Amino acid sequence: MDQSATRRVGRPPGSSREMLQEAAAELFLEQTYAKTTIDQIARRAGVSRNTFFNYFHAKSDLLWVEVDSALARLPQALADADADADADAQRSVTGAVRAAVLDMAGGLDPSRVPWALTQSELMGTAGDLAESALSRFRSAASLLSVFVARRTGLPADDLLCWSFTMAALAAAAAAARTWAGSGVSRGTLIPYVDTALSPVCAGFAPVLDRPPASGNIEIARR
Amino acid sequence: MDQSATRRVGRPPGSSREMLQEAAAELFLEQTYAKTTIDQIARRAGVSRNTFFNYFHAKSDLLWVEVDSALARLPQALADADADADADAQRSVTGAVRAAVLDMAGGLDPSRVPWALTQSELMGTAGDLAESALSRFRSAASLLSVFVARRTGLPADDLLCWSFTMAALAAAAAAARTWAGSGVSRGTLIPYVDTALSPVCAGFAPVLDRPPASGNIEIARR
DNA sequence: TGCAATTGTTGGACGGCGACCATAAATAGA
DNA sequence: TCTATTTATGGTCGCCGTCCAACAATTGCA
Repeated sequence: MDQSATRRVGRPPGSSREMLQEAAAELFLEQTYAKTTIDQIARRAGVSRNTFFNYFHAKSDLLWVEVDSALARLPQALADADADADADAQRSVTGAVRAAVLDMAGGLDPSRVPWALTQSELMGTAGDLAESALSRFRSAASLLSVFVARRTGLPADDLLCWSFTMAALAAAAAAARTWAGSGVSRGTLIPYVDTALSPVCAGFAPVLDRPPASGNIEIARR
Repeated sequence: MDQSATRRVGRPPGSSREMLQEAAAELFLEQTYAKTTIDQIARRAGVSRNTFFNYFHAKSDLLWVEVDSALARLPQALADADADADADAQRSVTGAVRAAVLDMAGGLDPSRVPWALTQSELMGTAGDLAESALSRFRSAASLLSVFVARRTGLPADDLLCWSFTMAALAAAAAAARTWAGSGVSRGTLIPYVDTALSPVCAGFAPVLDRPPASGNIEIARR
């Protein structure tokens, strides 16, 4: 698991990853994302086209570097929510999800807005942009839904679990969209996500949260 | 506007569209969607590859024919909701959206489940499948959001409008997913969408619906 | 009957993405 | 020095979606 210091065998990697990101950022500004080819990015970064695929699975990954690092916090945020729940048993499921998503939102730097959000506004549907977006949405949704299912005791494929997690993430995505569109005066993402997500949690709380003061562990099968 | 009977100039089209749909359906069953090429579909339908693009903009359009016809009902459903609202002034915005989305759900035949829903379950991320899915989501969301904005008086790009519409559609999508996965015993989509959508509407009702019994038309700017 | 206009169909070619494979370079340890 | 391991590179492949220049079929008009 520990592969931080020791792991110096084989050819050392070049400084390619950052070079590729910088080159891509320049090209996305000069021309748009759609009319930027992988060849151009790799050539400007001084590496081969195939080397690009050693660092990014697809061209669209370059749009989501900030989002991916924020999404990486989700498992830990959920684990923290679990720990808090152990100490504070009456914490609700919807509240835990809300806290985790807000924690995720805190991982986005207001000065480093992901390319995915700016470029999607600029040009309607950039093809693989949509695909990559839904890919992130899916992974986050599957993580959240298993958390919700375990907390509520509902089966993993229950309709309420899925509708809640997808609605919550969709609201968060809408918040991120308007946040990215709010010029330079935008602050943190957190208040945006908060106002978008709170109604969703409030709506699902009556049907998902177990009665707080009751020791009855029975789960209401819909 | 009336182009039903008269309009026979030029070479008449072949029976290609249905042939292409049938050929695609066969091939999607034999092999999956991902490993079916446009060449195969066109060849089995007896037409050329380019003819395929005369009837469908992309290969993924074949997955959404049923969904597209259901989505086509959305503008009319929203207009009906407006008409109902004129007669029944205290009808809420969230209620109108709920009615429109349920009307849309009624347009899906339980015996003709869209390929998009079955194939997406089968294989994780089929690439352009995700793209096409988000495309549908976007068009529906933009329609719904302008409706919500007009009804509430909020600006068109207001965060609450967008978060509500996206959350509602995400819940509906989750419902369609589990509906498609519920074997042959599934009935109509409507109850699925109802249980998934109701909490979302309930959560946003306090912040979107104008106070019913009050003559005060002022809109609360967030 | 012949001629244009319109519309559908076809072939060919192109650029681009992403996957694959074999091979060369660079480094650590034996 | 040799070997194992990891990164970098070149080349090829199938496919998608776009474009263009023809060709075919039908209608309307002269």
